[in-house]
Amino acid sequence: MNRRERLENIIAILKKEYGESKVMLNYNTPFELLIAVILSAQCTDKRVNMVTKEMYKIVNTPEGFANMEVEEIEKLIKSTGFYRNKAKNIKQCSIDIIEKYDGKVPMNMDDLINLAGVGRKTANVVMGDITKEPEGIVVDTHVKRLSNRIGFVKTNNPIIIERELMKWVPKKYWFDYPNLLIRHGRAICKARKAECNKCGINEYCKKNI
DNA sequence: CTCCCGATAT
DNA sequence: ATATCAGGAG
Repeated sequence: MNRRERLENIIAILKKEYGESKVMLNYNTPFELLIAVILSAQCTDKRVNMVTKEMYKIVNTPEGFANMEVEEIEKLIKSTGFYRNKAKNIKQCSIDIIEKYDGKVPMNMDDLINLAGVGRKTANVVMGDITKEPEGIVVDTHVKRLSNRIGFVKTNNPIIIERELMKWVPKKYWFDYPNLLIRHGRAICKARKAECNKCGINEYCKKNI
C-alpha cells in the first residue's frame, strides 16, 4: 500500500471516529478565534476556553484590546503561560488590525503572519476554520508527532513538515488532515503514553508496516 | 538555537 | 521531579 492509500484510509477511519473537523477553541467572531489561537501556544485548548470565556465578557474586539494597558491584558491571560509575550502581541496585533485592515482580521497568509504573535500555524488554523480553505497545512505539536510516528515525515522541523506534506497530500485534505490528527493525538496517540491497543489506525502506522 | 511560562499529567 | 500543552520571535 502506498502512502496515498494509507492517507485515504487513515482519514476515513479518523473521520468516522471523531466526526466533523473543527477547532475545539470556543469563539463567536474571527477576531475571537485569532486571539484564542494566539493564546493556545504551549497551552491546552481547555485552559484557553476557560480564559476566553471570562475575558470576552470584558473585551472581545481589536478596539477593546488596543485601548488596554498591557498589564491589564497580562492579568486576564496569565494562566495560559507565556503571558508577557502574548499580552504584548495581542495589543500590537489589535492595533495593526485597526490601522492596516480597518478593524477586520485579514484572511490571507501574507497579511496574517505579519501580525504580532501570528505564525504559519496560527494563520492556517484561523483561515482553515473560517474559510475551510487553508493556504497551507497546520503543523502543531500533534501533527508533528503523529506524522513522524505514522511515517509520513522524518523531521521535527514544522516548516519542512508542512512543505513535504503539501507536496503530496491532496488539497481537499489540507483542513481535515491536521484536525483529525490533532484529535487522535490528544485522545489516543499521546506524546507521553500512546495507547496503541486502542488505536483505530494501528495497521497503517510505521511500526506495523 | 534560546527564551518565553503557568497548569496539568505522569 | 519532569514532560507536555493546537508556537512565535530574536
